[in-house]
Amino acid sequence: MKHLVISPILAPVHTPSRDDAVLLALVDFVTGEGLRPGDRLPTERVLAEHLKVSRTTVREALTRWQELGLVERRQGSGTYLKSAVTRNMLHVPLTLPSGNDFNSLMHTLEIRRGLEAEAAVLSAERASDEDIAFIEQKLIQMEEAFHARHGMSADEDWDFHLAVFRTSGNPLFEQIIAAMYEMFHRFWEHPLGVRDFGHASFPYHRTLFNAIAARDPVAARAEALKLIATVEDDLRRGAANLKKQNKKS
Amino acid sequence: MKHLVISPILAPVHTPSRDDAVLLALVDFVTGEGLRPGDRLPTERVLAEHLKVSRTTVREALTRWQELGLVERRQGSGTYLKSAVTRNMLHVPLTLPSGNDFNSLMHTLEIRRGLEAEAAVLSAERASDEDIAFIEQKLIQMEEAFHARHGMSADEDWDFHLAVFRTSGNPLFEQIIAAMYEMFHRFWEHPLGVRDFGHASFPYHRTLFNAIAARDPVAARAEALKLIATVEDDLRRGAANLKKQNKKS
DNA sequence: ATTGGCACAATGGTCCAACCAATTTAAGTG
DNA sequence: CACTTAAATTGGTTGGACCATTGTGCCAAT
Repeated sequence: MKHLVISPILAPVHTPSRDDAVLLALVDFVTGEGLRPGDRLPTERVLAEHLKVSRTTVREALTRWQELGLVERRQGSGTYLKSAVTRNMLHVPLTLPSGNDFNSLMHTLEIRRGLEAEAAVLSAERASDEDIAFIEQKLIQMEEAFHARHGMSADEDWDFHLAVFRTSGNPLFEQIIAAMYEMFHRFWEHPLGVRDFGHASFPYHRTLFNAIAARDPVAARAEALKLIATVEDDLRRGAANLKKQNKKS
Repeated sequence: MKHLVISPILAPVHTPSRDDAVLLALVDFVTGEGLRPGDRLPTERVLAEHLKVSRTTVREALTRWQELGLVERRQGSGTYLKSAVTRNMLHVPLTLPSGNDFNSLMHTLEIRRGLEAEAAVLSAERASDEDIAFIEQKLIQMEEAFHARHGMSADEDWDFHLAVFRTSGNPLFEQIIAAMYEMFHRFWEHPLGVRDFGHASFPYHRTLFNAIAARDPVAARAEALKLIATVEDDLRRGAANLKKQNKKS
């Protein structure tokens, strides 16, 4: 018996698994209730009872949300919303190979080079006056921290870059570069033994800000590239030091 | 009563959960056994018995891997490896609000713009003769597919770009842009109703290849940007069409 | 009034045993 | 050999129980 030719319009039947149904109901609940990040969700037992599914199923669904970073579970306390959730939200997990060798660290910088430059361009094109004031505030905080401790402060430095990404109007920049940043600082606070890592990048933060404030995309791109270039130089210098030490021993 | 100022060195303690232990053991098993994507993992019951944990715990761990796209579960058949897994892997769930509208699609292209240009530069700087022959092979396959069906073929097009990323010497490009690509094509094959999407980008594939083959990073960057620009134009055209249709109805 | 200790309830984490549903495999049947 | 059918396999779900951690309120000591 031959199969009939079926119109290709017929797509695979959408068989929503039980977890998906739970998650969908939970989205509606969160939006309907107007829950915001930090708020507590109903307990697993309550959810299971109301949704007429077993607690195990609820747990599997929440485990998925946890893996996506949408929710955080604290034993003895409850389950808390970690990020805003709406129905039309696309989640794509990104898995990156990481390492602490010179090449892997340089790879993260190559990604940053492309993305930070692009983000600077977009920020210069789109930033509102309030956005620019916001970036300047972060810049000043970073500069104050720099003078106070005579060196780069990782937190304030990151806050400044974050401000630029946020004003680019594209949330993906922040998420991807945050991953690069984490890979870079995952193992060492002083990568490869360089103590004043990032020191040379300091002046370019202000020049980058000036370019963005002047709504000059070309200049913003150039300054962002200079900034990354100094970090790459630091990294190469650290690799050279490491090589020298190995030769001695 | 005022709180004392605590040294910022104090970080939350690391409490490894049971799932993590299972996942770690599973990583070692996969690498030790040399399993490759497509291979079948042991059944949940077997894993539970060997790891001395309950099947529930194994299931929670596998659910997490499934959410990350590392593994695929088929009821009645088994659990299959979907992607290579190693110990040093960083998982970043990317979240893009409102997946199908014009702005979200454009956001993925903004990321591609920065990264494809950078990858083209690196490829032009580093590609060996064999690499260039490999890219050319993919280019020819794409061109043949184009002429055969009088339009862009998504698979061959992607293979060509993939070849460029791989010869850039940085595996991060492939991973990140693949995520952008998936976000873009998740819902519709013909974004926003544009039927010959990507048609205009065709000639720039060869000009990009020529620049890389000539070891000209500057030209390679320029051609990559032109290529993305045509896709962005297609997208804008699609958005305009959509707007017109909405006005009519 | 503040602090510290304590018991108790609430909540997520784990376990077990059974059954359901889809798939695969093998036996049976013409 | 082709097809059907039954059984075994495997992931999906359920209910109930218990453990580990956290939050809360009470109470005594200071």
